[in-house]
Amino acid sequence: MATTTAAQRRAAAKVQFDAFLAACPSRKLLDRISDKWVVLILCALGGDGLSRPAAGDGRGLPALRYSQLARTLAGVSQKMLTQTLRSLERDGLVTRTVTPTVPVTVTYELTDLGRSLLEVMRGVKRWAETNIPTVLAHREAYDARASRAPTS
Amino acid sequence: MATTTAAQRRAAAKVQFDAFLAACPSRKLLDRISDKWVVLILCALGGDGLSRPAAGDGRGLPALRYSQLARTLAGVSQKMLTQTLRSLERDGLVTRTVTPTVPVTVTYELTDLGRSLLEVMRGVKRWAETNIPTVLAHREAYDARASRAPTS
DNA sequence: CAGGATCCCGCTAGATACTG
DNA sequence: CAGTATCTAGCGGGATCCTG
Repeated sequence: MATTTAAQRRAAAKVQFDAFLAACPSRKLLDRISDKWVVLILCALGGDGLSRPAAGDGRGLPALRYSQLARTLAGVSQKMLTQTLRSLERDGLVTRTVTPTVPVTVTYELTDLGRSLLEVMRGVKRWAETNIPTVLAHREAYDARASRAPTS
Repeated sequence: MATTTAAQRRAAAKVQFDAFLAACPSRKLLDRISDKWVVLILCALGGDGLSRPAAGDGRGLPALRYSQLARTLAGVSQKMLTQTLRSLERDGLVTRTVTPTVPVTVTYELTDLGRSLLEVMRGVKRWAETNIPTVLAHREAYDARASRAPTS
């Protein structure tokens, strides 16, 4: 079942959204997804933070529990984790599944849409991880230049 | 001359940086580049916002002036534009060139490092622009479900 | 033209405490 | 376990004024 209307599909096909425009909805969406926690949650649900290589076949990505996510994203507060997960769920990027066990079990999983964004976000995370040394070197050079500023 | 130390190159080669760790420098870098304005500035310097197709050959990307960037990124404040550009310059992603004309001319250009990030960021921007209709539809559905919440 | 410097508001991240 | 609720400090970010 398609969850998009005809009008929406037409719009998408015509690429009529432009994030350069302040009023365009895509600008807001860009702002939402341009977030540290979004990147990390998506990557975690993509299986990037798992030590066990199980289910690493693209299909059937891991359904992670809240606590697993909290452990993977070191230093995240419950508030930010919950808040970001809700936002992702609302936007249709992840699904939230509640299993009424004795202590309730909640798992999160990427949707198809979420998986499409994951591809991009993985690139962002990897870029940061591979280029941080270069960036650090540039900063040192920049700051060194700034420190010997002409007093005259 | 190489601007990276031997230790840094070793580290990069071993992929020992992990943004999942709170203390890892790459986490901070991820936070920096996960920014609306960073994405838009990079895309603008990548030539995405230009009407004239000139210099769209990958090589020789446009050197945009401050005012051109301000016009392209509709709604950006001078503060955020200047601040983000400084940050990008410090990180070695863009170069800032001052030409001492009558009214001074300042142009910004992507470095090789900046161009490598551009590839990723273009994906982020395009994802937002192409998937905003779907996301909007999901939100509507989500909010509709939330509005008929059980009062009992 | 391309910013630098300030003021200041708003919101948001984080810490803490409580709960089904 | 997986949240919700509340409070607050901090700063992100816009508006405004000024300058080489």
